[in-house]
Parts: sequence; C-alpha cells; structure tokens
Amino acid sequence: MSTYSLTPTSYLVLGCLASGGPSTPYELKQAVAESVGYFWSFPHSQLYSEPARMTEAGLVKEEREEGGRRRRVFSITDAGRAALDDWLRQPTVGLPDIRDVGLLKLFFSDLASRDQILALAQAQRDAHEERLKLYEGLAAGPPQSAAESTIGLGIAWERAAAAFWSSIAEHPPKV
Amino acid sequence: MSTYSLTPTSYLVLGCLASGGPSTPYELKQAVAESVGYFWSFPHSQLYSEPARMTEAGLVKEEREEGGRRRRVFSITDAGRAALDDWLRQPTVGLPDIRDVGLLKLFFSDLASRDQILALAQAQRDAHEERLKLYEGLAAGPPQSAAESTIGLGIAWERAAAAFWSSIAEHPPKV
DNA sequence: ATTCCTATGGTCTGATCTGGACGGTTCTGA
DNA sequence: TCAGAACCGTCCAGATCAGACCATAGGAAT
Repeated sequence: MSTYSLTPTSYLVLGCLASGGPSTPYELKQAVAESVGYFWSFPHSQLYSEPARMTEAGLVKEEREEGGRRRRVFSITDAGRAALDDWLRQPTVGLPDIRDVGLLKLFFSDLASRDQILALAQAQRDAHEERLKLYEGLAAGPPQSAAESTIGLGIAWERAAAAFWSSIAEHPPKV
Repeated sequence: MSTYSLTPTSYLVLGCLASGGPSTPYELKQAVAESVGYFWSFPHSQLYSEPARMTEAGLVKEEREEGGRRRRVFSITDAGRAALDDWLRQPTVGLPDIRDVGLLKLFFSDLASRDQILALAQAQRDAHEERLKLYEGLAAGPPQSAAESTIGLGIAWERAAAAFWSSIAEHPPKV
C-alpha cells in the first residue's frame, strides 16, 4: 500500500468494476466512452494501465480468459470495494474544473476582431446545441438509475452553454 | 520551432502577456487566479515553467529586473503575438471537459446509500450556490471587456449546477 | 482458400502536467 | 532589530496524455 494514491481514474475503474462486474480494459473503455466519457474524457491508455496499477495494491484482481485472445479480465476485490465505499462516503472537496478552450479564447478576445468573436460564438453555440440534442435523445424517459440521472446535469449544462454563446453571438463584447 | 507544440497553458501565458503587458511568473499566477483560474485551475508551477519553454521557441522573451529580487520578466514577441492570433482565428475543436468528482460519485451512487447521496447532493448544491454568489459579486454591472463577459458562463453554469443538485437532493435517484 | 476489410483489442513512449513540499526574500510594525 | 506576514520561486516523483503502432478475429469478396 504505502504511498499509493487513488486518483479519479482509479475510482472510475473501481466503480465500473463494482457496478458492471468483471471487465476487460476494452470493456471499461467502451463503458466509459458512452457514459462519463461524454463530459470527462479519460484517455483509453489509462484504462489499460490503471487496473494493472491497482492490482499491485490489491484493489482489483486480474485473470486471463482461457481461450481466444486470453484477454485480461479484472474484477474488484473486497479491498477495492472498501476503498470505493470510502470514497463515496467522503465529502467531496473542490469544485469541478471546466476546461473550455472556447471560453479561454473568449477571455482573450479583446485581442481579436468582432468577426472572430462572432465565428467563435456561433461555432460554440452550434456544438453545444448538437450535444444537447444527443443528450436529450439519451435521456428518453425518467432516469432508471443514478448513472442515468447524471445526464440531467449534462443537459442543464449544454442548455446554459448554448444560451450563453447565443447571447455572445448576438451581442459580441466589442466596442 | 520544429515539433514544438503549444498547449492551452501556452496560450494562456501568451494571452496574459499580450493583454496585460510584460509580467513576472508571479504576476501571471495572480492574474490567472482571479480570472480563468476560477473555472480552469492551472498549477502555479506551470506559470513558471511554461514561459521558459516558450522563450526557447522565441514566442516570449525574458529579462531580469535590475534591482531587488531581479525577477524574471517575460514579454510577448512578435512571433508570440502571431501564434496567439493564429490560435484565436482557428476554429475551436472539441467540447469542454467537465471534471466533476461529485458527478462521478453520483454516477456510481447506485452503490451508495440514500443518505450518502443526499449528503453529496446537499454539499454540492451549497458549494455551487456559494460560488454563484461570488461570481455575482464579481459581475457588478455590465461587462466592460471580453474577459469580463466570460463570467456570464460561470454564472449560468453555477446556477444550472445548483439547481441540478437541489433536485437530486429533493428526489434522490434511489428506489 | 486466399486476400482484404473492418471492428476489436492492446501496448508503448516521450512529453507534459500536477500538486505540494520546501526554501528564500522583502516588508511592516512593534 | 526582530518576528511574522506576505511575497516569490524551484523542484521533483508520479500521474496524465495523445496518439502512433501492433495484433487478432471474423466475415465478405475473389
């Protein structure tokens, strides 16, 4: 154990294994891509290396498929379950990071022309509206699980962002 | 130049130098902390190392204060200005990452108790409301610059997030 | 039955990022 | 003149990252 530290990626893996059962890294990657991956992109290489790291710490255990590709299959251990539970129980510190390159550009757009701002705002608006449609499609009907209810924040965020960029497009902050 | 690649941090530095004039890393850190740093946290060590990296690429130049601490003062070069301009001009690809540990927990909260979800939702709601108040205080009056108008998205986001967590607190997604 | 295509599945690497420990310096006022 | 506070900066081990690259399986066309 020692100085081993669990990162968000670790808990992502633990959570996926706990709720989805034993999985190969590839399955983790798939599962993440069509859920949390929408708002928090984890590089797939992490989903391969992280379980291995956690195996050493005894939080997951690794087996091999018998036939075929003999893929690695990871499953959560009791220690892993305990760590996950602990994390879920702890108060969550800090607010989310919103890494938004578009917003960063807007922040510096005093250095740009009105046309550039307009183009930026329109593109951002369109992208957010498109993503909004996607989320609305995914959220047909009331949420069946906690996981599904998270899409609600995605929808709220996309709506807010689309509205914001719309208003920028209509009134570019340029003298 | 060669394979040198500019990251968001690079443009952050370029943008700050372009709009705020020559600055020491410490000043950059201050400027970032009270602006973009609210929604995208850049570790301060980056604001020390990145300008040095860019000096090699000729995008900024470094001088020393004469007296006192002889601090390093960076200023943007013409090449830097061109790179920044180029970036502002390019279409922005990809949607923002929202790295939200609270949301990640909610995602896995099928594994938690109703009380845990409740506690999480209330804490998140409170944190977002507090941040909302902060932003609203910062945004007294209409925005005077592009930089100031970005606070609008912060406000919209905090409102949406606070509302979302409120609704979770009222109706925890638990059977 | 060989080739080709596509989806599946996985590894590796160099560069970058991260956060926080740690240390030094200048200023202010008692 | 001394202490404390604010200011300022460096360093580093481990985590992250993108994406190039490789390999296998199964099906369809030749």
